[in-house]
Amino acid sequence: MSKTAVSFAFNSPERLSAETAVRIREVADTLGYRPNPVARMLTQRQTMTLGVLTPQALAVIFSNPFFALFSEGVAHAAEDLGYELHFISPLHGSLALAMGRATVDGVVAIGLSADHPEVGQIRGAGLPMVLVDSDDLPEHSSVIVDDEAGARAAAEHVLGLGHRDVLIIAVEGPESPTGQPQRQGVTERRLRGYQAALDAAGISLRSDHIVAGRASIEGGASAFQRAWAAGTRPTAVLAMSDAMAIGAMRVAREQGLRIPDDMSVVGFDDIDLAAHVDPPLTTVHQPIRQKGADAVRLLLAEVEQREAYRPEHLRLETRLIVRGSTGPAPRERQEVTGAT
Amino acid sequence: MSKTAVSFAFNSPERLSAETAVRIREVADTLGYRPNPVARMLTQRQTMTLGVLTPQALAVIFSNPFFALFSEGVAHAAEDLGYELHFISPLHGSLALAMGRATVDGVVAIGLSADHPEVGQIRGAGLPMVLVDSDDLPEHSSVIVDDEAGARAAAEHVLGLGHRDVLIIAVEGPESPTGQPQRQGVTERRLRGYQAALDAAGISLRSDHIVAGRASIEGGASAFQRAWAAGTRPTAVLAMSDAMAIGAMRVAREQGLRIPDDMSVVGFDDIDLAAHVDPPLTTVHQPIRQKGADAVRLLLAEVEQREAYRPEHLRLETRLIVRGSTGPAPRERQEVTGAT
DNA sequence: TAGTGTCACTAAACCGGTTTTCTAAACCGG
DNA sequence: CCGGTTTAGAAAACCGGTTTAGTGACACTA
Repeated sequence: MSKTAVSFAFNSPERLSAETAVRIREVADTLGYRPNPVARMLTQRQTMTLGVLTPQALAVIFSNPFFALFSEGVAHAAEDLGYELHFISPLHGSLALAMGRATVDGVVAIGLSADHPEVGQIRGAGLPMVLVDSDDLPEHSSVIVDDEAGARAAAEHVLGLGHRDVLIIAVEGPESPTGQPQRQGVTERRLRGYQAALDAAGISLRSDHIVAGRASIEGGASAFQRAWAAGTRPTAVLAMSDAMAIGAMRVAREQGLRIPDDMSVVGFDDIDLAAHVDPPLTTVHQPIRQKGADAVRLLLAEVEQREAYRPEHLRLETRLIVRGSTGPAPRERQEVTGAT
Repeated sequence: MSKTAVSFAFNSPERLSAETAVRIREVADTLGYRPNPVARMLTQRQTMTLGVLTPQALAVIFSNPFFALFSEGVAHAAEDLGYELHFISPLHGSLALAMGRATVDGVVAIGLSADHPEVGQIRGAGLPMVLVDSDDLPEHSSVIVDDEAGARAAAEHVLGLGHRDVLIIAVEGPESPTGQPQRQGVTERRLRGYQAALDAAGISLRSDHIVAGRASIEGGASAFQRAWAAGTRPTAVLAMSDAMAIGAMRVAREQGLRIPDDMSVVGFDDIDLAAHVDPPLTTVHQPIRQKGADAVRLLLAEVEQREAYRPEHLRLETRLIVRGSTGPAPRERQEVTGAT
């Protein structure tokens, strides 16, 4: 048998007599022969796999429940469309290197900002790419949520409850090469939202009332711990992720604080867990799964059209979900703060 | 320039005069040329990527915090060793199909049991593979934990606290094709452990005191809900995953139960979250991250040696961590149960 | 009985690299 | 100034498939 015949048997059996096709497949089975997927990719010039690109190491990414939810959305859409999933994260410290090795038809990049040191090389690969949580690169499609409005709503909520002394727990930028705290992308937008509400209420935010850490329970715990150790005694905490909010609540409880009586806490994301902690977390909801699914949808539109593709920019809504972790500011603190 | 020279410039610059090598790379840069990774894979006959195979859909897998932790371990090890990560889950319902498409050097299969309908085809691919949470296939390396001992310790703990009426919340088998509840692998082993302790205490377990659901918070919630609706009123719950235990606690609280006063709950896994819920969850610790890392280590040993590789079977320890979700059986119930 | 289609399959080119083998020029000692 | 070694780069084979363009056998038509 010629290899042509074998190829036909697998891909277009109608071009062979039914009998031969069956026979070839039988022989293939007994020989344990499988067409080499790499060779197939090479000739077809498509891999049927999608990449998920993350500037941070996968190990840190996976410790963030937000990412699990996002991946759920991506995975669901990809599976539906018959695509495999490949995770791309820095290899030996270089995202571009990992990108160069990755055999994918397109990439969903999460949190990749325009000022990432390797963004040029990454784009140089010439792969279709859609940005999530960033819309810095207008020539690429993007999916973001209205972080600023969400953050503003969160801040207005606690302000409305009488809080005047607010601690913000930010997500630290993806590995700051200079050691400088980076305030870009999501972090920057949310900070703007908080700030806007504070400004409108005539409250100034001291710079030591912003701390940052990793977007995980541990990260939130240690960030709050740090602020506490430095003597910060806020009546309300605005955290940029639910995981961090939960970590902060834990530490607060260890310090003897009751939530929400002694201190209010607001998260961001509305991960599944948020409703199940005690007290249930007041937070800003964002449609995380949908972000993943939409990103895949946009990406595939580009992959399939290629030429003549016009980038699309989606902005999804956020909304405040009030649960049990926020309450009126404590009386005495309210007065004390008012007097200062 | 011949393509040979280009290839040398990228892979073995020492075979070219320094000057030419630099010049080629410069030209490549300005032209935006990148070596096609698929073609490279084809000739080198290795992909530098590892597969993570899951019998369930990725979307359900990612909703299980256990998996995030496991992936963390896998990702960490893979990144260290310079491998990319590719997730393999059923495509159009077929794992074998997805496996056939996947371009990987080896596979970490999580929860793949010998009786999976496609296990033959999966193994037929002839890829190095290590099994996690299953040691059914002796010719493949495996990493498991001592589920039975862990489960037994959990059961003995609540028994020692005087509980006599125990509800078990099991993880349902990976999509039972027949509709039958499958009790295999992890579920089976843990069940054996619970049973052994119960037997030793002379307590018989009614079959309606075992319910099953997905290994997620929601899965645990609905499983407990179902049991509760059926009139089951246990004084202790043994859940096969922390996520399920947390879900059950939520529902129990909604029913007005105080934990641990009215009912004790024990989980399994010891995910990060377990220590942070209220009350902190008593659970069986297993080294999840390490399972992932060990699996990768074993897999790479096989990938690199190929011939002359002898499968290795690791069994890691579990241990009971007593926290706040378990306490003495309620007095009256103890008596009532004793009288029945 | 030659001409024309159709059918079932094969030969050869190609995908985009790597690697082995080869060649031509530069170098070198005697 | 000549034969032998290096050296720099090129030619060609190969990886394992897909795809296009044949080819030979057979049946059908005129």
